[in-house]
Amino acid sequence: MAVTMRDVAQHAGVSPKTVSNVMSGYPFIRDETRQRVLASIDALGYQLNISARNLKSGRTGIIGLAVPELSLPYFAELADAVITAAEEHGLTVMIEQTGAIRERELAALARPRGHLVDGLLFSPLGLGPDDVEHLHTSTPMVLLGERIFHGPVDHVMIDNVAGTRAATEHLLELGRRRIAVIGTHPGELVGTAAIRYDAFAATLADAGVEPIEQLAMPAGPWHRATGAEAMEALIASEARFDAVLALNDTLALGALRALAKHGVRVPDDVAVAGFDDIDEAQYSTPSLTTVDPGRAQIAATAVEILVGRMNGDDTAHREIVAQYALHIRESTAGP
Amino acid sequence: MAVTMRDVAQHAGVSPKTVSNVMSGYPFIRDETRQRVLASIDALGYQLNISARNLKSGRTGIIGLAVPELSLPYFAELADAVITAAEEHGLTVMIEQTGAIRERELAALARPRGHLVDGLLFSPLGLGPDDVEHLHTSTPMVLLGERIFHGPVDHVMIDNVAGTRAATEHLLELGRRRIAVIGTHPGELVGTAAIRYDAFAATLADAGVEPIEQLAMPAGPWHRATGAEAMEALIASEARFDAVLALNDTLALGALRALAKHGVRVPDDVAVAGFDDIDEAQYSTPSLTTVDPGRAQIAATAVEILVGRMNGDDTAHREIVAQYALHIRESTAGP
DNA sequence: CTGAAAGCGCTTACAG
DNA sequence: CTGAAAGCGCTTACAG
Repeated sequence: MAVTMRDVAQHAGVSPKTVSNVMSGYPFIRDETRQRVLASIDALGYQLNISARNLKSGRTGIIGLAVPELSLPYFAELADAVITAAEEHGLTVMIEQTGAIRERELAALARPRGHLVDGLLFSPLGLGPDDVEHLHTSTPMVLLGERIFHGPVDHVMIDNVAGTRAATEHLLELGRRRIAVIGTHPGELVGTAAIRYDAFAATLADAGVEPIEQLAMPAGPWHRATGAEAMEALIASEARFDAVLALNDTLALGALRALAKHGVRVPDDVAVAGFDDIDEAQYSTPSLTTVDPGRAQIAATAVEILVGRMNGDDTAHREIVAQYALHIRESTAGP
Repeated sequence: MAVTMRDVAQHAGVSPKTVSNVMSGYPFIRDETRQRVLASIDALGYQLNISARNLKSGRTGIIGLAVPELSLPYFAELADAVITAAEEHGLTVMIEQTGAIRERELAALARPRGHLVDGLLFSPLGLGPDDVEHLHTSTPMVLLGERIFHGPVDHVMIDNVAGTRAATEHLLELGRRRIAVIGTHPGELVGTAAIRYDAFAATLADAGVEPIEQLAMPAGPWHRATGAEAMEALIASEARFDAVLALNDTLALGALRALAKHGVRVPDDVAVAGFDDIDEAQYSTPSLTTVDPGRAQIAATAVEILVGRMNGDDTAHREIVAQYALHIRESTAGP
């Protein structure tokens, strides 16, 4: 069997408790004792058994991250940022893919990995406001990014409204008035799609511009493929448009592809803007104007709040909005 | 405290052992008993404690996946595939980012997550052949993708040689003779960069074409940014070239960007091919000719072999090469 | 600063 | 098909 604390204790000539103290960084140990224990740990190749610690202490040092899918660059980059932020707190991350499916999201909430995670970062896409009751989890949880419940939970949010507004105003300033939107979810009242579309419409209204209904193109999952399909449909409809606001970058990149295929010049004929600022947006041709939602800040803040909750912080629930930034690139401004 | 097996047993009027039998799917239980237990589990909201099970049984149902970084689309898409494949075996995946740094890769091997993972899928980039000794891990392990040790381990490999050869032959068939390569790692003798470059050079040699030394462009990490920089350097060198083989897709996409910036026409002036077939390759402008390494097959096969090892399979170590496919797109063939 | 005892919630033999 | 006992490897009070 594996080396246990007992073995280390024997080897070092101390009690198991002392080894435990060394492992957990308990400060009041004579330095000589600590050195002796560390030497024994090294000599025997001892490795703490997390399950045993967890069973007794109720802690694993693991946090869960539930996202729709890692194939979506936004979530892959978010996961990277979360893992990095968690590491700084000595925490490991366990990722769960929900596919943005309501049942799977509920499952992620209901069974926190067999008591295996100390806390959960949760990026819900499939849940609706009626699911608020399910948010009363036993494990601490922080909601990420998008959909807003006004429930008893901490949120670290993208500034969807201001970010979308900035992108829309940018298109208006270029003189564009017939702006298509790609990625709407008709019928959905909450959720990113609705929030961003409403912010878009409100910005237009403020500028005295009428939104054009035929230019709102639905797209279920926000992939490149669906973005391309939506743009194909828009082009086929023969509706006139001089700009596109894609509700995220992958949609925008799919749309750019379809526009290029049909020989539509970007930004001369049609200006295109996205949302997310994934790495890819800097390298597409043309490069993509987009809203940086502050991914690194979101990850770091969320982990920090979660760690606080795990340590018993029971102050009022917080709603933090990350700082966005509009990056203007060739798809609206030209080379 | 949380509900335990004992509580469920009491509620159902059976012994804890019977509850345990139900939880683990032990078949010889009277159906009526099972129903009663399941009802109690439901009524009490019981949730098995994985740590306790692990402590006794030595199993967690978790496998580790060590990759360089999730921000690289290839690894994000691989992780997605691995998570999906693991799910089919009832396994959860814990991802570790190594940053392709040797020390971190060694750490991932040395401490298998505090006895928390039953097996490890490992995609090494930083290790060299001298590190073979470190592969003797106590937990079962399968190596993914790239660098080949002839050590005592299972491998599921990309067909780097045949894939690169196919891409190179395609460029030669187009009549290109001055083929640049982006992403070399000079001095490295093993590893993906070396394998792919050597396959490229061998293919040229077979065709009686001399490789041109000045056209081999180094790039450390295979990001879009480094691909763009390498291409900028190549253009600045004023060397003549009529094709580019990028050693992966992100490099190719960065290179495409730099070519577009300088007004070089692809594929008319320069044909470009990559490797990996990430989703993005279908949607870039121009779309990217690339080698599909068989990601889904790699993930499924690796998980399958790992599960076998976890179940005590101790037959000879296997080296499996996934089926590649060359996808010809606009970056070499035009619209 | 360090030790001896108890117990976290399961599963593994062993009976029956 | 089901039960009673032991123990996995830690940490948590409690002493000293």
